[in-house]
Amino acid sequence: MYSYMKRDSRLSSVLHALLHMAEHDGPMTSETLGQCLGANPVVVRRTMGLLREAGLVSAERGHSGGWRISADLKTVSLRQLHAALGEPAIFAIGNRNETPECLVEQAVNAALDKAFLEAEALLLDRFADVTLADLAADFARRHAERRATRD
Amino acid sequence: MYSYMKRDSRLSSVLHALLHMAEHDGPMTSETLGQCLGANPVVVRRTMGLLREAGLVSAERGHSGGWRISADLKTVSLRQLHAALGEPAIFAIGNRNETPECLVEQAVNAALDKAFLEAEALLLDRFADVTLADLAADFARRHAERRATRD
DNA sequence: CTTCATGTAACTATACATGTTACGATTCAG
DNA sequence: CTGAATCGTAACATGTATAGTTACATGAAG
Ligand code: FES
Ligand code: FES
Repeated sequence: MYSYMKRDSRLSSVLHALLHMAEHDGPMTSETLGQCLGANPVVVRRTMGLLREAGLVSAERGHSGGWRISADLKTVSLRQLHAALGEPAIFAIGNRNETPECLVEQAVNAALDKAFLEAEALLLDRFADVTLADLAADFARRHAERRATRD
Repeated sequence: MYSYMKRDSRLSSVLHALLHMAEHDGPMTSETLGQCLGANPVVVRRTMGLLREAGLVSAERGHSGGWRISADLKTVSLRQLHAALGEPAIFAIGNRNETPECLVEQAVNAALDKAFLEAEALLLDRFADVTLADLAADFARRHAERRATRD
C-alpha cells in the first residue's frame, strides 16, 4: 500500500495540482486532485492548505466546492512555492556538528558549507526563474508535439 | 541519548576523522575517533569500512591497532569520498513520480530535474576541487590564526 | 593465554513525509 | 430543514535511512 518514500515531493505535487487546476474550469476537489497525483485527499488538503495560507489558492466548502488558483500564473515562481511550503531542507547531506569547537571540524564544515551554499543558491535562482506560466507553456508544447507525432 | 538526526553526516564525519588521522602519528582506534566525532565506535567502523573498501584507509586489529590513511592527501577529493560512501542521495526533495504518463507531470519533472541536475553538477564539481590536503592546509591556517589572536 | 581492536550481525531509536481514520464545520441542493 | 458534499484538522500508523547499541567472533600483540 505504501510506495517508496525517500524524499519530500510536495513541490512536485503542488506543481502538478496547480497546472491541472489551471487547465480546468471551476474548482477541483481534494478527492479529484488526489486521484491525479496518486495521493491521499487528506494529504492534498494538508499541502494545498499551505498554499492557501500563502494566498496562492482558495478553497470553498460544501457542494461544488474545491480548490481554485487565486494568483496570476505569470507571477508565481517555483521559489515562491518552495517558500509557501515552509522552505523545507534541500539537502539530505549535512554537517555532523554545526557549531564545533574543534578547528579541524571547522575547516571541514567551512568547505562543505561553501559548496552546499553555492549549490543551494544556484537551485533557488533556477526556481525563481521558472513560473507556473512557463510550465503551462511547456505542457502546451508537449501536448502539441504529441498530437503532431500521432498524425 | 539520541541527538537530532535528520541528515546524512557521514561525509562530514569521515573528513573530520581523516584529518585527525593525518595530524596523528600511528593508527587511531575507532574508540578514539568516536570520541572525537561524538559518535559510536561501531558507527565509526561501519563508515570507515566503506573507505577501507575503496582503498583509502587500512585497519589493523589487535594491540596498537587502528585506522591509518593509505592514500596521498593531495589525491583524495571530497567527490572521491562521496563516491566511497556509496554516493548517497544529495537532495531531500524530488519528484513524486519519476516516470509519469501525464504530460503535465512530465513538464513539471523536466523543470525540476533540470534545476536539480545543475545544482548537483555544481556541487560535485566543487567536491572534486577540494582535496584532503586543501582541508589540512585550511586547518593549519586556522590554527596559526588562533595562535596569533592569543598573543 | 589474555587483552586489545576490528568485523559484523541484529536490534533499537529518531525524524519526517506520507497514509489513514475520524469527526467537526460549512455550503448548497432538494 | 434535512442531508449530502467538501474542506479543516486532529490523531495515529507506516516506511525509510542513518545512527546508536549490544553481542560475539576473529585476529594480532604482549
Ligand atoms: S494533469 Fe492530472 S494526472 Fe497529470
Ligand atoms: S580533530 Fe579530533 S576532535 Fe576534531
